[in-house]
Amino acid sequence: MELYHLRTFVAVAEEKHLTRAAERLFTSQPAISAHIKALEETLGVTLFDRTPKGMRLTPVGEELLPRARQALAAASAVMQHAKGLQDELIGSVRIGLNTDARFLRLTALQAGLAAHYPRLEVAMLTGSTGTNLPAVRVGKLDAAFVTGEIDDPSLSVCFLCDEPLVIGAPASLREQISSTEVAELARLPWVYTSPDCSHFAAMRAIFEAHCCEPTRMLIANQEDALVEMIRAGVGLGIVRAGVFAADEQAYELPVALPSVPLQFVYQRKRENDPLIRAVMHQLCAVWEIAPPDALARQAG
Amino acid sequence: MELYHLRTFVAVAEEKHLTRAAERLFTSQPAISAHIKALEETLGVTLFDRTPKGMRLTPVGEELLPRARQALAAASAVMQHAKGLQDELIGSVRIGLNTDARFLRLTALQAGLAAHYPRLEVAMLTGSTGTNLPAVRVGKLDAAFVTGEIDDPSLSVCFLCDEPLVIGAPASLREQISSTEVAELARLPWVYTSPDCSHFAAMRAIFEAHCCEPTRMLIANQEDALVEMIRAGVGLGIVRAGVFAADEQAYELPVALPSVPLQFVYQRKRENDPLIRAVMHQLCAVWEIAPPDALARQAG
DNA sequence: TTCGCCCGTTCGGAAATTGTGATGGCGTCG
DNA sequence: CGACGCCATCACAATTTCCGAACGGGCGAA
Repeated sequence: MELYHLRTFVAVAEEKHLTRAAERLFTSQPAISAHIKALEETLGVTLFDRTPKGMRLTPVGEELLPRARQALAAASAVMQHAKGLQDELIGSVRIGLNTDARFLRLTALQAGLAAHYPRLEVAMLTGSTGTNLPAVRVGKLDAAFVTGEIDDPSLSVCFLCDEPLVIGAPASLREQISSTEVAELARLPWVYTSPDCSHFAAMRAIFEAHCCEPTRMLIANQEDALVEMIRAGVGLGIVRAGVFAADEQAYELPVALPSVPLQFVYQRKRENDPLIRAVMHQLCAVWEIAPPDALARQAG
Repeated sequence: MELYHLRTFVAVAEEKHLTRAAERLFTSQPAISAHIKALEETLGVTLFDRTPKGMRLTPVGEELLPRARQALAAASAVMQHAKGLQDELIGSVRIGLNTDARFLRLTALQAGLAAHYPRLEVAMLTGSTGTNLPAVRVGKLDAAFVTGEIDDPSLSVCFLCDEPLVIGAPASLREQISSTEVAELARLPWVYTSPDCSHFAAMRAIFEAHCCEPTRMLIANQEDALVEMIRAGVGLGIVRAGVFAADEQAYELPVALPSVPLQFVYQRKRENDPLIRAVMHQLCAVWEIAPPDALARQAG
């Protein structure tokens, strides 16, 4: 028994004529006849009395009709519910963070996602560039903010902005910093970041260029920890420009550092995943950038 | 969308493997794959995530699964309900009566039908042989009791018993009845039956044999009316033997009359109608006769 | 009564759908 | 790094479904 048997059953019961039911169902009358016959055989009952004027439901057919309608309605409910769901994202998305919420404009992103996809659970999970990248690769995260150049063909990368870096110094060390020569700065205590942080690469770049090695004091791979260490006077460190804008405990040294790009990454193979597309769409709106080709292709 | 799509959907969701679902459904894995693909296309949603380990429901699939189960259950309910109905008679049967209930053994018939077909509504409708026959022919009655020989090829006839007929006379006329000569009796007042009654034929037969015509006093085509008229002294009449067995107001004359057969008729073309078969089955049990060939063929 | 009409059934052949087995890509596990 | 398991795809075969035509029965009009 298939749904078309039931559809035909109901149509014939309502039209009371095979011919009219066939017209309603856009098929031929013998086809309808066969449907009814097959249904009657599988059910083992007689659904209609054949009269010269048409088809009349038997008492058994009368009793079965509402159930058939119910089955059709249930099937229709599946379709209808699917239609309602087909452009709606449900489930959850996990986004890895690598720095503070304001800089990443998280509230705007969250607002955009919540407005367009009210049933989507958004998880924004603290982390760092170094922890985010493998998490995205293995699927623990759907997407993540990272800094620095990414050279992984399995990942799609969306450039958001350049982060100018500066050397931050605690106010307590101001007197010991007589010049901004790298070689001299290297002799002071430094708060390191872990090697998987893009700031680490920037740091290495400048010191290697001057053939010197800074004094390691501490490693912090969480940005606010790094900032707090510097403000506490533990040592110098590389931070995003503006972090110490109106800070009394730390200040920025006027040393030219290369900037690193803030980027958003996700698995390239999920380029067309509606979830990724939706997140990217909102992200691009928040950052006022054009969506990548892969996104623009289909989405409005 | 058809039911097999939903069946496959549920099977795959439960087995989490196309291959295993294919085994469960006794088909091949590509077929299952095609079902899911087609269903996803018609619904416009992705139901499963394809992983190297198998199929995992997406949140959308998770949400649709219970509805699909519900639709399958509804379809299954149609089948199950039909199975329950397939040997059960529902609706109503209309049986025409032509004489009193006790003689027709109606209570036993009703009891048998009610016991075997509790949902069958039985209507036993008063009438006479003359009114019952055309009613059966045009379908106003499903079957009827009649008396007398029936010669209609469109009707099936089942013989039940012979009704011995007698001439009933009111006690008040006893003194005027000096002999049982037909010629003499004909001069007395008679309560006639209408021409469509088998008693009428019996009456005509005896008077024609003696070349005389009875005196008509009244016509009654309902048997109890006839009986009451005789008892009230209106005249003589032909009744079933035994009607006046212990009656003080009427008695039976010792005149030899031919007996007429009590029969049960229904449309021949409905010989295999389950309703007719059921009624005949019960009827034959009540009357302790062998069912006709057409009945014995299939029914137990 | 007979003719014409309407309706459902049946039949053979055509068309569409569905199913099958083999193949390939992809990822994982030993 | 090779073997295995899983799903997607393809060409082709089997089945089902569908269609047009012819048939038979019942009804109503002439």
